[in-house]
Amino acid sequence: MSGLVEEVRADLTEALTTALEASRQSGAIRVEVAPEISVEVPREKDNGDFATNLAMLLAKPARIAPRKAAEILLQNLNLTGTWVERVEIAGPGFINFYLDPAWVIQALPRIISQGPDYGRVDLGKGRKVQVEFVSANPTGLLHMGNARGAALGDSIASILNFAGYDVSREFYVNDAGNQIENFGLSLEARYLQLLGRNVQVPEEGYHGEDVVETIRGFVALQGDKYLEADPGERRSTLVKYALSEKLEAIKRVLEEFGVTYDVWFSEQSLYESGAVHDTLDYLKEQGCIYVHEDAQWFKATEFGVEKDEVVVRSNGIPTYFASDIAYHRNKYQRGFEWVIDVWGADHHGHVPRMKGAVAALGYDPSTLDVVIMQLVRLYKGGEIVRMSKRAGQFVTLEELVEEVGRDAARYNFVMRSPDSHLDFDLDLARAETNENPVYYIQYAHARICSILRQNSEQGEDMPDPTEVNLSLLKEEYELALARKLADFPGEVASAANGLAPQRIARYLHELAGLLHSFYNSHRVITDDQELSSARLVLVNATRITLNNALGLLGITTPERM
RNA sequence: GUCCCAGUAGCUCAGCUGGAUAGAGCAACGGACUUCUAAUCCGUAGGUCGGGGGUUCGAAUCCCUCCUGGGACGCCA
Repeated sequence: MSGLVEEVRADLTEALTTALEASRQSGAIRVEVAPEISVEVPREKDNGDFATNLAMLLAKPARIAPRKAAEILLQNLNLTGTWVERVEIAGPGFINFYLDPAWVIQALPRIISQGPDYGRVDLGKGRKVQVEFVSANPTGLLHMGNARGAALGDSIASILNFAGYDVSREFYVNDAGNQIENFGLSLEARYLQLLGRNVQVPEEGYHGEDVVETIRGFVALQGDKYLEADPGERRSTLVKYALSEKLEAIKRVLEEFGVTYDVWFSEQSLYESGAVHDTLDYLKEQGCIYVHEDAQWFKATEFGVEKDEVVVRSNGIPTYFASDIAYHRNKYQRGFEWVIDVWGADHHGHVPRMKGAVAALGYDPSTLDVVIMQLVRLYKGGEIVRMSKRAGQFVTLEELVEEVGRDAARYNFVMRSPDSHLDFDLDLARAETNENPVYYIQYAHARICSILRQNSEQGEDMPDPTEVNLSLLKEEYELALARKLADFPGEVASAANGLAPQRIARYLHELAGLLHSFYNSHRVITDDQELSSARLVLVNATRITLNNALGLLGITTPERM
């Protein structure tokens, strides 16, 4: 499946290829190798609907002036059967193609017939991709950074799915290691406190109020049963209880945020299955591990990384890196051809060594993509809200959804490139005003629904696009809107290639803008039956496209506002 | 000190992997509701793309260098 724009591009590329071939045959253009032909959409409408820089690329190797090369190409260019009305040589040597304005109208019947599938492209060809995101410690609540990761990861996964990949969403549960030990000590302290003992939560422990809540729940169930128990057993019981409770809470909140996972993968299971051990053995066999000061080190420097990294501490306990290597090995063993991790900027130092480890395991490190998102700065009342996990003082994802709503929150996270340091203004996100772009987009959808409602209330059916005279759509706004609709499949492809959901957000904003402009200058339902039918097809195609694009970002499409 | 990210309109940011005259939104100013939703539209104004070099037909985009802000540099995760 591909879009109208891509088809025209392909037709023009083919015609240019033939023309270049003919020009070389006749000796008018002498080049060793034909340059790659690219047909672009010019930014300025005055420069045509499509354009190519081919003549400029030929100029140097063929030793002729670019405009001369363009002339020769044009003499050999056969454009019969295309929508091209005229061709011009412009500027330093661009060849500009001007199409019959009606060409974009062809997109409309396709959109209506493809419906929820409009915009799908087959970039992925069914290849298996895994997107791992959020993967927060299951020891607490989700915060703003996790929220950004959730919105980003989920949208990337949806976009890749729409682009023809077989996508799996995964949450890596860090239920092993140091922080779990630490968590156990904090839980134990709170447990004992609640039962009247005078103990302190460790300095480096978890001081959040949510931990106290968890223990209250535990005490309600188990009472003082573990007061005199063996501390080791007591902690492991508390940890087990708390982890499952926390994990359920995380699951629930993410679902409210519109995010569901295919797989919840336990770090602990990598230890239990022996995968960590096996992976370290494998790396030893490959000669990638050495011992230094009683610790085992991974030779990351052999893979172009600045320094080596400890995988097993001198006390014999593997590091997080060790289980992470085992985890990534497991991903590849499960048959994923492309592995995508969404991490916070505080983990970016981990990227090169993880790629090094993937290479050491015998996989191509370029099949691992790590999307690094910069941290979120939260504003409220014009001031920065300092978030401190230790003190248990931060805005949770749950509060965010409650306060600003899922749609506004998700849009705000996804409208910016992951690279940008995001300033999240709580008041702005919550504001139901024109300062908030989500509503601008949703409003476009609601407006169309209102028109369609009106139409059916008048007892009229939705016109069949194949029986409507779409050539009545001649107004500038009508054609601009249809042109934008035709762009959608290409936008999906770009967003997928660049792992860039912000492209979809931007596209939506532009599309909504064109709908609003059209709406304000033309009526859809008029006395002119034929024209009304054509415009109904246009707005219905817009509704479908808005719906599909918003779906990729996990944003709802209200029919009334 | 080393590495990563950012620096574009008053503010928040796009800029499709090198294209033609650098774009949106907000804020400012001036207009448009007896008509399918004014959460909207139309118009005006706003720029040495952080500075300086380089690469070429052509640079906001690629390279070098400097400046500013954020982050990472642990036998933490």
